[in-house]
Amino acid sequence: MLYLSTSCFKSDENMDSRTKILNSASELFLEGGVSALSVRAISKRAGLSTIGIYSHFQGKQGILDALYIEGFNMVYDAMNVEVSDKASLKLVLLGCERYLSVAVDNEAHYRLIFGENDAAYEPSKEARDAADRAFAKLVHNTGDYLRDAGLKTDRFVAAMDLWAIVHGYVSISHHARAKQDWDWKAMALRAVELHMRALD
Amino acid sequence: MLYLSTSCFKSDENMDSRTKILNSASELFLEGGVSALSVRAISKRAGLSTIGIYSHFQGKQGILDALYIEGFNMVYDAMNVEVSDKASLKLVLLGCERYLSVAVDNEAHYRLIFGENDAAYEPSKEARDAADRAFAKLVHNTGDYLRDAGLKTDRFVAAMDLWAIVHGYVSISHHARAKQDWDWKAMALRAVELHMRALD
DNA sequence: TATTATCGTATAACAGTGTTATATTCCACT
DNA sequence: AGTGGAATATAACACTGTTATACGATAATA
Repeated sequence: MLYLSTSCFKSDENMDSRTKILNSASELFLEGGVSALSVRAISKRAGLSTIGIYSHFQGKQGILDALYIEGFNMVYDAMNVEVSDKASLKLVLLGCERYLSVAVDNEAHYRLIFGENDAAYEPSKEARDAADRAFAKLVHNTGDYLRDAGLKTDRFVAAMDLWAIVHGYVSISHHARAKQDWDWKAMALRAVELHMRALD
Repeated sequence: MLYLSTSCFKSDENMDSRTKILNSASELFLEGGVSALSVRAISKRAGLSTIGIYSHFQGKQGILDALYIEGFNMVYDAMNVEVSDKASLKLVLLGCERYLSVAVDNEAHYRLIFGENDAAYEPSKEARDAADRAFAKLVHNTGDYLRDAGLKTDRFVAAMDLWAIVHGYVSISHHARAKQDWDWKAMALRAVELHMRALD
């Protein structure tokens, strides 16, 4: 512990610039989406030189990776709910509702993790792992429901249906032609429940 | 007719450069998606100067607009099917199947029209109209089915469910983490049929 | 303690992007 | 033939991501 503390402190000193950069990136990202994320803008707001983004991260790829992971972790956390009730449909629906909240409240993150970004960006292994973790969580939740309800539909298939509906609604609501005054969350949740009850 | 022919010919002469640009843009777009679409690359392939893209189109925005409209027109055409059979579910399913084919065969167009592109692009009024036309077609088809089946679900709601499922599957299949060897079309069609039959 | 090495940082540059101001060519019409 | 106007080319501007070089401070070593 104490042996490591020195090197930890050294890491923390470096972290200072690291977190400064990451915070600046997050702010710009939330303000103006991925198009507002330029290396110079990030470094300017962080009060550092552009080179810091290449020493602390792997350039812009590293910044996008960090935000990508953050986004998928939010999706994971949204679905990582425990319900005392034994009826697992509630678990699934609550997970979807929280998923939808994340997508609405963090539109920039959501757009980033679902490919609506700079075409040059390719998620790293760590980022892909975060994505897989989130999907595995959804499959797990769905599997619980199917088992409790005594349904024989494959849980991967059911989970894909679920994700397609929820993500489909989110993606359409993000589209330029989407009516802004619709209650997309309610629409999506109704569709999910209808679909879940139709499984056999 | 003949009166217009002269101006038409003049238009055609202009069209030469216009179509040359558009063809070059389409080629590059199909080859490498939106990231391969640079003003200089387009003009180079067209054998013209960059300025032509600003005189014939409104810069890159105009190029993207043309491809956006092309994309939504393909979606519209996909759903614009006539079925002799009175059972309109076939109409809906066939429309979805053709929609899915368009999305699979023209991934670049599909990504463009659904926001997975350069964040700077904002579709023009003409482009937005093309999008609205496609959605209206889907609502129309869905409405036919609901009427024939004697269902009282709102046709906008049903159409949104339909679109969310189909687009959701397409979007997920385009995602970096999507398994490449899955039959996404079959998955989506099964989900659509299941969902349609669950409506009341 | 003095020196060396290393790491983080800044400056400046390179190659690319969309866009546009200026200049030039070319063609149609009077 | 000459003039007007449209299409084009050249070059530049402001921006992007990235990197080579140089500088400085801090840590480890002789």
